[in-house]
Amino acid sequence: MKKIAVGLSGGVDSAVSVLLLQQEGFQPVGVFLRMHDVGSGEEDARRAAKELGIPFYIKDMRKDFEEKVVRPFAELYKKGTTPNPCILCNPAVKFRGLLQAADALGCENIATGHYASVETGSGRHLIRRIPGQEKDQSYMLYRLDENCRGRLLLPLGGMPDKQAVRDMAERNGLSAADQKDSLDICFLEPGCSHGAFIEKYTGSPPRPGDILDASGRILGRHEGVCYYTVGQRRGLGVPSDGRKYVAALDAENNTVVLDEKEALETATVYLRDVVLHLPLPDEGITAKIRYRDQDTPVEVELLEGNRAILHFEQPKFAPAPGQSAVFYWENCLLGGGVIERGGREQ
RNA sequence: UGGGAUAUAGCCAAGUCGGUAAGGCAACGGACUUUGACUCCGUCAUUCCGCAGGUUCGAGUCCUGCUAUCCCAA
Repeated sequence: MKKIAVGLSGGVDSAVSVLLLQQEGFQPVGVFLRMHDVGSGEEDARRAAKELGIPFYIKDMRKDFEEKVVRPFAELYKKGTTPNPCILCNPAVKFRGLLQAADALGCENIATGHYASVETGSGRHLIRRIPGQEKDQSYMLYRLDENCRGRLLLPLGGMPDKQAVRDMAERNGLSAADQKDSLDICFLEPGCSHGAFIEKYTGSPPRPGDILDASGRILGRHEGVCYYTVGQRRGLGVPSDGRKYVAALDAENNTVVLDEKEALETATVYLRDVVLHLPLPDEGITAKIRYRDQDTPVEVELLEGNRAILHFEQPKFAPAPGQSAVFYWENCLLGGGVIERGGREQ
């Protein structure tokens, strides 16, 4: 039987992934990656491994996680951008750790409980999203390199939906069956806002400043740029005749700029740190600019230095610097990049 | 201190011939969500409509006085 290292988080998804692999004839080995000390799910993972009857290992990734995820997360936020910690974490910590564990345990392959699938065969290994699957998580995986994708199996790719996963856990007597989905940033204490965390973590005092409108008029005060994100509406405390959204975060001048919804729509998005899993086809590309976004037709203009400009057919609302845009062709993930800014044609 | 106007929830604001307080924003709560957002749903003036009286079966809505603010004249 083929040994495979499976990342066990303590939740249903990874536990059911083990079940599916067992059915496929694999011999899964559970690996819990210890990222931080906040309600980490370690005991749940241990229990799941026991229920599944598989070996269980813990790999301490706290130092890496701190350096590659938490610190950059805080620093990027202070610059007025909106980083995505999961995307920082996956290639640099989670999957890297899992691969290391696999090597140490003599496993050729690794697996996680992400909702997506990996296409093999065509020489390259491509992440695919599951047609009709609402809970598509391919977005979070776009920064995994070819080597990692080549060793990766995503057993949940065959599941129709989350309910089917829960049902399967239920039928197999897994206590993770009715566990709540994880939400929020994993290393934040419940109830702790990312802004408060960043101030505490970096030891910098709160830096309130002005909230302005597009013409520079002062509308109110903000708590500190790191509490806000482009596209945000709630929590601004600014009364007006209609809804106002954060249009820009200016860390240098310590201001938050508000505007109408329409003013935040743009068909052009500038990217940096672009990665591609495949040469881009001439047409038929779609892209999304945030995790839960409908991908829409786009033209990708690749530039020097891993940069690119996205030209969407229809405007997108509030591309947030720091978030990622990813490209698809049909259901195949082609790659993606980090949003530098949205903007009008220039 | 002559004339005019306005005073309704945190902000803006509707309230017709007097009949028992629209709406928007904000706020709060929830749903959704393996990031941050967006979105959606719910709540939000019953010692009350600047204050004090009066008329009336009944007044935010009419009358009187007071106070405050704004505008125009000085």
